[in-house]
Amino acid sequence: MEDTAAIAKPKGQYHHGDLRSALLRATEQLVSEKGTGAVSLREVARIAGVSHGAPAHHFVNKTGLLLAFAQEGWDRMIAAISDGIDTHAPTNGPELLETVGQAYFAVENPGQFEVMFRRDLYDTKDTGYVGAGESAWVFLSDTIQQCIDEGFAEAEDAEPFTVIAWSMVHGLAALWNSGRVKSRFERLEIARLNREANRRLTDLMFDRPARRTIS
Amino acid sequence: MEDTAAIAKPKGQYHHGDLRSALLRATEQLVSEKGTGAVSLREVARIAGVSHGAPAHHFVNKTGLLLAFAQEGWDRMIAAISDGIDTHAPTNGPELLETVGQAYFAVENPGQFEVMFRRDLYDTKDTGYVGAGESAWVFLSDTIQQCIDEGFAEAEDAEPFTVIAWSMVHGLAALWNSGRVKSRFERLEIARLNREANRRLTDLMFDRPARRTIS
DNA sequence: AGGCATATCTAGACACTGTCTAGTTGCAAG
DNA sequence: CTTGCAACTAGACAGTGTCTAGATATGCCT
Repeated sequence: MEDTAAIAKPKGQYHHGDLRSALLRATEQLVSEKGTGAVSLREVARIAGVSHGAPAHHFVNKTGLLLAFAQEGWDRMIAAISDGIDTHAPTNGPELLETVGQAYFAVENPGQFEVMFRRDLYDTKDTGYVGAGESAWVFLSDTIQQCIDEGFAEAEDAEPFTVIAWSMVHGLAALWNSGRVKSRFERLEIARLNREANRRLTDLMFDRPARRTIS
Repeated sequence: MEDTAAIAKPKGQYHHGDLRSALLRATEQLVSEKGTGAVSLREVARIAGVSHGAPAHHFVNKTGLLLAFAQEGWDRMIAAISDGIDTHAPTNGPELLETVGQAYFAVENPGQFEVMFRRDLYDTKDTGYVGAGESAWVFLSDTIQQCIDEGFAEAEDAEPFTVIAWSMVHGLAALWNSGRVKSRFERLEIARLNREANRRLTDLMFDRPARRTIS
């Protein structure tokens, strides 16, 4: 709650200073504490200590606010991918695929992850947003292609493997968020479950020495 | 739109006759035509030709209405699974798994599918609802176990394979609904894509003769 | 057949929402 | 200093979910 102090506009001032990011942080707070449905322009404005009409000036719409929030999530995921590459330093395609798969869970706020894939919340025709989702897909596609180039899989497998890999990781994340897997695997944190399933999948797809005994 | 005639209450009558299911059909219509966000108790009541307070009597809440709608979706999926088993007559575990995977797409209305996994829309602690989701999970679990019993996989693979299989199918459905895969595979209908990915996955997981050349 | 409890539905009110509009404040460049 | 423009306020409007009190029909019991 001490965050609110930083977000809220100081009394007596007319201009906020950095209202745009303050509203985004207020959105994040609401989403993580009370869920996506709890986000309202008026409540967000209230947290920022600003009149109810103010957000419209920065985001036009409620959809504009949520679009920006989703955009932020995609940026975080993409940043996490390149971070993961730096730290894990994968030496071949399959290892890179695992790294990418783990970065998929880097969006720590489940609500933000949800918003990223909720088409109904904003206009998906917005050019900037489509680009963000697109670049993640392209990266995955390229990774699979690299696996093929390195001889881990056959050329004809490119498309199905791309679909399978993405679907698996995304599905696990979605099921986790929906609480269905959670109840079954209470003691395993989601990251470990993802790592395990991810490794298994790449082992299945690509013919390479199983590392099951190492971990 | 001739459906509306059947849904709407005849003029001059005080009682609707079957308002509960009329409201559910109105919900389905709204969800498929204008999306999940377009569902409102008042609009649903309007379609059914009934006062705005009437739905509360059958569903208590808006969450109650959506819960019932989700429940309906689960019922359809479960029915589709047993239908699929009847028509495909799988002879072993892996084939059964494929059949189950295909039934996952039997919920033809993407909106209804979405509502089934949207925890935020209703109280997930409702006993009936949890049971419906649970039985689908149990069925999948049992299917994987059958594969193991038949020697297609090892005992220690039970959990990861269950997670992988469910995540893949669910993820594909979710990505399809979010429109991300759609733009890439415009010409392949989703059912075929699912069948292909599904078969590939079971081929990968279980050591059995590849049927790729047959299809 | 009569009467009565009860399920079904109506209609008004309330606080809340997103969006629109006109107006106010403050900053910054000419 | 003033003039233009961005940032923000404040009121209004239609729409929403939910709560009430009341009206209407149905079915059950005697």
